[in-house]
Amino acid sequence: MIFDKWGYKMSKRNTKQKEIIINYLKSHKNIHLTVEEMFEGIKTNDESVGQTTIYRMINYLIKNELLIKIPLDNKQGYCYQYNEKDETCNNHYHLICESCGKLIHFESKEVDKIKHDALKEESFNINSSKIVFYGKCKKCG
Amino acid sequence: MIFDKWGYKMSKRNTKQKEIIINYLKSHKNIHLTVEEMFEGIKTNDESVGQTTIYRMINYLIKNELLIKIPLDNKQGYCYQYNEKDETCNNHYHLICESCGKLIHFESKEVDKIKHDALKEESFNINSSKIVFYGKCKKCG
DNA sequence: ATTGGTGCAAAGCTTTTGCAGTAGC
DNA sequence: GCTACTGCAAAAGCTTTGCACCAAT
Repeated sequence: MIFDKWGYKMSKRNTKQKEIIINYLKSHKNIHLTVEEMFEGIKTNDESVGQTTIYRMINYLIKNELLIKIPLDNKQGYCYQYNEKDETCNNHYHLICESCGKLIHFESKEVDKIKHDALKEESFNINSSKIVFYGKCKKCG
Repeated sequence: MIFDKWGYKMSKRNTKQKEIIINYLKSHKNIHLTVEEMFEGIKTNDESVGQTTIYRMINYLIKNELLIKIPLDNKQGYCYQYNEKDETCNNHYHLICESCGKLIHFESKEVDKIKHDALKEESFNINSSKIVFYGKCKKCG
């Protein structure tokens, strides 16, 4: 088995592009990212990485269980969530305003409790979550 | 609010095609189905339904929280899982096993607390929620 | 020097949309 | 009769692949 410098299997060479992508993801842990957001976020890092490479890295990281694919319900495509090993769950979720479309990221410890209950009552180990609340934001209230 | 004969909102007419699709799904509960499998399964029922209609029904059922979209990790596309609403859907969420696809319905008062926090901290009024946890069930551990 | 990795452009799939016809109410 | 629903074909959207070039070891 071959490991790269990040300790992930299946990669042989450590390239600039791979480093840029992993750095980007490391600074965007535990949040939902669309492929487009990755493109944009990485592009502004003044180094450019082709989208093919990003797609290839996504699949490589999914195989290595560092990236999780989450479906978007209202349209085709996915978002992805990066989390390093042993940081299996997060406490983050989304509030989406049905009027203006504003998306609010939100943290809560309640999610940890749900996670705990799931393990206790159903012996279920949660890796990732998709939690979206729809409603009205402050402004549109 | 308008309800169709299955009690789902947002549909006005009860067509033959819709009935065929829902009958098919009712006899394939809680398992993973690709769109292609649905096409094939429904086609062999000797009645034909266009793929556009199936796609439209899929999105309609997702909105009604009767169908859940699950990503395929090794290629693009999804599988879908049909499950009927339980009586109390306000504080309920889903656990989906990433290995075997088992879907577990779960109840929790924590969801109410999250709603309360969202209102308190962000002045956000939650109307509806979509909560799915992905992980490994007891058996697939 | 070898060959894995990259990036462009093209191909390949999957899903959505436009529109005319059909069928529920 | 009105208009929501259907289904074909076309369009759109997302992801993968072929291939020539580049760069890590």
